[in-house]
Amino acid sequence: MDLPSRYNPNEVEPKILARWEEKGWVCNPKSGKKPFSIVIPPPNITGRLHMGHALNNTLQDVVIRFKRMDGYEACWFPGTDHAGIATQAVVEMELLKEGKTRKELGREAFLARVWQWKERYGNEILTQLKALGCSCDWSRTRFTLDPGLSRAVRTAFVRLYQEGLIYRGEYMINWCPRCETALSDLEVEHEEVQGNLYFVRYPLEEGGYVTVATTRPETMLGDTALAVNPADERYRHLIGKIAILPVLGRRLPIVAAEEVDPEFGTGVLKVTPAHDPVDFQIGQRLGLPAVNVLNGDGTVNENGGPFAGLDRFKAREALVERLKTEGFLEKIVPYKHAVGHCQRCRTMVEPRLSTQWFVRTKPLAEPAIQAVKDGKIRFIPERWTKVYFDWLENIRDWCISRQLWWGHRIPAWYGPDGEIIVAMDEKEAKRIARERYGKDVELQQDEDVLDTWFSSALWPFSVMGWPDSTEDLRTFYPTDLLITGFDILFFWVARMVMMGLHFLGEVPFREVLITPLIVDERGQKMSKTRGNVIDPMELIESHGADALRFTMVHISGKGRSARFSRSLLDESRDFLNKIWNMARFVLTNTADLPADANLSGRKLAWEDRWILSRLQAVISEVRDYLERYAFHLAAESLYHFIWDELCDWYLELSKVRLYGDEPEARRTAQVVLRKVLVDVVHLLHPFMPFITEEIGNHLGLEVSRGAYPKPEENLRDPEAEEVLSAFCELVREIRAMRAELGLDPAQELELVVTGGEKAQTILGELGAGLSRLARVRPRWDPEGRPEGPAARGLAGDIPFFLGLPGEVDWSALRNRLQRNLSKVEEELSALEARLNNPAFREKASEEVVGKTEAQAQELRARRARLLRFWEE
RNA sequence: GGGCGAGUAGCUCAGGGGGAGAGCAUCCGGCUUACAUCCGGAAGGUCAGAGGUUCGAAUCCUCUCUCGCCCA
Repeated sequence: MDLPSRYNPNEVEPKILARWEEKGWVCNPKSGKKPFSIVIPPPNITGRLHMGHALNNTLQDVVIRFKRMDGYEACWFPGTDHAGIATQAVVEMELLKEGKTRKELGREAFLARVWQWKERYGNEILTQLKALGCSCDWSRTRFTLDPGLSRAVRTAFVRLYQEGLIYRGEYMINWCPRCETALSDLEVEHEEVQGNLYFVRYPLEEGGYVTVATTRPETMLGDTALAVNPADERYRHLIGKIAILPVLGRRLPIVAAEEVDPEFGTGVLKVTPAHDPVDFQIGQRLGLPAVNVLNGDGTVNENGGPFAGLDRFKAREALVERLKTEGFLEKIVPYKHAVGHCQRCRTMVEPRLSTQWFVRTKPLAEPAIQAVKDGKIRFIPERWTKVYFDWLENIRDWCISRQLWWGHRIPAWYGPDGEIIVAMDEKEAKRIARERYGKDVELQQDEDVLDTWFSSALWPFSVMGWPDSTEDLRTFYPTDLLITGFDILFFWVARMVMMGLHFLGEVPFREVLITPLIVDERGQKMSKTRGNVIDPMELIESHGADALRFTMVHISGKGRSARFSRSLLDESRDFLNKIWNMARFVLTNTADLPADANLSGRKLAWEDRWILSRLQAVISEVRDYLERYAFHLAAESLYHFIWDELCDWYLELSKVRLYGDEPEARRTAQVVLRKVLVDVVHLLHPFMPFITEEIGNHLGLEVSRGAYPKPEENLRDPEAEEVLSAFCELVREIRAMRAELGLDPAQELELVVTGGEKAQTILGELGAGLSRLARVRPRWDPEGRPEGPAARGLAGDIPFFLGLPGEVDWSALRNRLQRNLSKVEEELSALEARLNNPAFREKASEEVVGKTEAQAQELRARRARLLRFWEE
């Protein structure tokens, strides 16, 4: 066997990937195995893999591989999301470079262009997920605009409409003047900006004026009233009077409205029902006209008089200038306030009165709340439950229409009289129209498309073929687990719950694992503007997917954010290299071991019993952590076992027999080494699938389809653990003395151990190991001591003499002894203080008291020995 | 304004009622036939602060401070 001494993922990963690609991970709903399913949070077709995806999908793959190995029919449904606004924007940008606009192209040609783009680039992210090692069932890959999923969307829309849960109407919505579309509340991000508060005088018809404060003076053009709080003494006399809108001269009634905050500005509110949610509410109630003054692109429309055609911000300047010259402007005060921005393009959004489609969310939210209260869905970490409740309990109707072309076109048609017909398709719409009008009429389909999240909300069942009743649905719905980031808890998670419960009567998933957000090493969010974005593909190229995955798992235990750093990635790479070399050592040293060789009938050495016992403990620990989704703890447990126990101790000890001249003993070591290696690569596989598969190949195994190890209780061996722990302690003590005395680490020293039975065991059966690991010539002799100069030492409760090559720095030895002594005394006095407290003996559990007493006893013995050394 | 999270070694973090831990960095010593992406050794902490519960608190409770985030 010729294996390189450095693990090279670039050689191994593509090879393994090709093999997986060939065989696939196709699930069989009829296998009879217990099903376990996950749907992927579908990445955008515009996107490339980012660190969030890397984290999220690594964790999903860890779970799915674990479950698959543990005997489940584990199915991971992959796919992509059409991402309306984002994709349309990308293609529009491309057109712009060619000097074209989508409007020039026309709807059909433009859509053809987007599809073309999608075919070309839209699946790149899936290739990247494969490179990360994701073992999705790629044969089940779906796209939100696939015919099947589109039918699911239309079905959902039609049903909700028929049930009165979707309606169309003119309401205040958020408008992005750059994207030229309506947005839902969630797509608006509020940001503090430094603006101004403009104090404007509105003349009163009867003479005099009132002053109104506003942050958006240009909306004055749409004012249709002024309002004051009815409880506000200052203005009560004005109610019912008329004010005159500066510049335009419109007559504005002064009305009373509870909504007005007397503390804000002057306490007088200008009412602009077409451009502010509160004003809209007041306007609705009092029957005030709504005057829309903005075009879709954010310019002032014909209602803006002299300002028509100007962009909203230019119009603001011009209007303020005009107010100033005409004496209406009282003052301008700098003012910080939160302003809505388009999540997609950061443009300031405009509240705007507009006719849109909405989902009536309250009736859907209620069961979604109840399901979580009933424990049908569990959030991990649990604290997200509250966030989920808060949002659903205060939910507002969801604006689902978008003035875009790329997306699911709204399945609504309008008759000649404007009557709405909602149907699955045009044919059905025509049929309904014929019934309604008694003849064939011209129908006009709604121009708009649906919010992308509307289709995402159906994802957990649309990917399984809903509305048809499919084998997949029956087997894999509800899914078992959803792994996603908290940033889409409302956008996606809550909405899936609402839709799943509504359409299937069952939750879409039983558990939701919320992952932290990846931030850079300084703790800052990764963003293009900050320039601190790290491309995971670049990391895969430099360190391999396994190293990236292991790093992701390592940092995944954090609360809300997980700090990524390249040094952690280096650590993971080092660990992989360690594993590789461990495997290389085992493989080369067991090359002559028959494939069927096993433990039965073999006389195990202490170290065999120890490592096998420790292995069982690790197996059950790792299983337990995986079940609890505490991936980082599972990874840490494996890291520690492999590096600090298997490599540092067992491998070194095994060399005694491997390189020795007793064939049977050698064989036993080989068998144990191979068994441990086989279990270890299986344990590690979900975390680092490539390297473990590769090592498995050398063992003649297909690890990815193997069984996850289960603890073998008969291999647990507390006695061996105790012996080895004493052995290691002794080796460490000798090494430490050597280092502190500055002795040549290569020089063999004489060792006389004077302890009891345990010491005798260690000196006997583990003597060769002791000699190898501590570089000593050991001898057990309760009465003896080395000939020449020697130092006394104490390892646990085993006293020993270490022969010295000559005179040494005795003060170093004395210092060491002194240090050990004061440490013991410190610990002992703490324990004794506890034991001398009657309340402790009375109230602490018997077990704790007993343990404490035993510890104290041990320390007293240790102290006595050290004191004796001191005297000598 | 309401809520959430974090604060533990120089750095990054794990732990979450009963002996303060890891990795990196630092210092000392080593190319010992799996691995220098390595091996051996050492040093380093008032677990943010105050109070409380408890026989016992880094851990549970209350408050304060600092940082980050979400919602309004």
